[in-house]
Amino acid sequence: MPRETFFNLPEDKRNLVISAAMQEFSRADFKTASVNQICKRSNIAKGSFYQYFTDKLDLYVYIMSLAIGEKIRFFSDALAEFNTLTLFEQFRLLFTKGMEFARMHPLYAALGEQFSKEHDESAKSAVIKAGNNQSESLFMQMIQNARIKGEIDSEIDPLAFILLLKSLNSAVNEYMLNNDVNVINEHNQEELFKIVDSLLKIIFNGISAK
Amino acid sequence: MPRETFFNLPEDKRNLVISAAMQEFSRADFKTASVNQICKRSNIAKGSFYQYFTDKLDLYVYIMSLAIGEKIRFFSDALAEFNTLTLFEQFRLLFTKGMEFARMHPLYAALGEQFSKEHDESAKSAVIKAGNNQSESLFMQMIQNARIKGEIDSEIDPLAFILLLKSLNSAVNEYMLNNDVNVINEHNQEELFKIVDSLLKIIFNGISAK
DNA sequence: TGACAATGTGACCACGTGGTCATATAATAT
DNA sequence: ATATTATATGACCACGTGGTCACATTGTCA
Repeated sequence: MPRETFFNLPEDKRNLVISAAMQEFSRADFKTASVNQICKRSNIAKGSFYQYFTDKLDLYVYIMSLAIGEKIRFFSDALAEFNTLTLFEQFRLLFTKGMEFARMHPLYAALGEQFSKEHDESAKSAVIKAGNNQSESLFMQMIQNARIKGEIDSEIDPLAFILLLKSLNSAVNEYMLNNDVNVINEHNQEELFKIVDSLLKIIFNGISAK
Repeated sequence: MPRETFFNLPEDKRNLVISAAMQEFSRADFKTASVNQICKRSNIAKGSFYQYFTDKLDLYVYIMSLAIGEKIRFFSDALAEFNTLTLFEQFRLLFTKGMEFARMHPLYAALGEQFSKEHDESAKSAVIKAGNNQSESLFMQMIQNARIKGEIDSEIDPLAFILLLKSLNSAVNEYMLNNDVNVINEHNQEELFKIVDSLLKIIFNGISAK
């Protein structure tokens, strides 16, 4: 965690540092990301940086925990009405919410995508320890519930299903990031929703001719 | 392409350089990968390296094209008998062949996985220009054929389907790399085949209760 | 005002990087 | 044996890195 000095900073300055760090960590992986660049971009001296944070990892974990928190807050509304929805609707909501999140917070989404590719094991485990892994358990819970309600075939391997969902989630994320999400328009949006529906249709009904 | 000097090298030495480069490029992305390390590991001087290759990118593209070539050669047998198989069997063969490839050539598989995460645009486009993109077009062809044969629902969006297959392929790859493929045993193998079958079953029949 | 603590600063360090080049060695041809 | 060409070498360069530290500046009490 950042030192007290950092939290004593005027809000503007603190946010500037956070924003610069997010830009940097969404641009490059942990090793490549540059403390010097973060300092330059937020107009603080190198020495100040190391007064706020013990080291680069300290900042990295902090930034990631901020992003995770934001995402959880963003999804919590959707999760509230989950009980009233079918599994199909639940996943549809989850995907569309995910797309909305990526559109509204492209920086956070880029951070997540960057993290999923992170090589540095110490950085990875430090972030995970700081609180993650909730998406997998959420998926698992959804599947269990749907099973009880008799919505899905009992022969489906839940692990395979989760593997499929996770890889899809990452693919959609990447797609959103590569096709500049900021210039998204109604036409793009329509198209994206169509793809999501197509995907979900495949997942629920399969591709076999009836 | 490497200079003539490189191809004049005795085979042992040349292979040592190639092997060292593959190790390095499978370990780290283009920017992080170290020419110094490659030199050390293959017992050649820095100066020699730059007599063999114009720069790091030159070596990178060469190594990747070797890996791509190896993979194509490996798959060509499977592709030959494609006409006699159903789409399900085709994909099953493709996945199992992919797993076999990753098991037999973990270094090549790691290179591919590393490349799929590559950030450096110049490195990426240089490799692609050197001949890639065949997997996507292969998938597309398979789907078209199956459509004609009436094996898949005509309402399936081929693009969504390909997105799904590509993300799955990458997920399986990653899974194989993380769970040390070298110590694979019959038990693991059995389990992997089961997961692949589960995945394909979902894709073909969907998860909905019948 | 003076004393003391908190915070800001950037020159500096050791290190690793990709790439260069003058020089040494080996191989070949005359 | 001599001249010429191909190859091997590692010290060296400029640069960017994460991190340190002696010192300057500011804020806060008495």
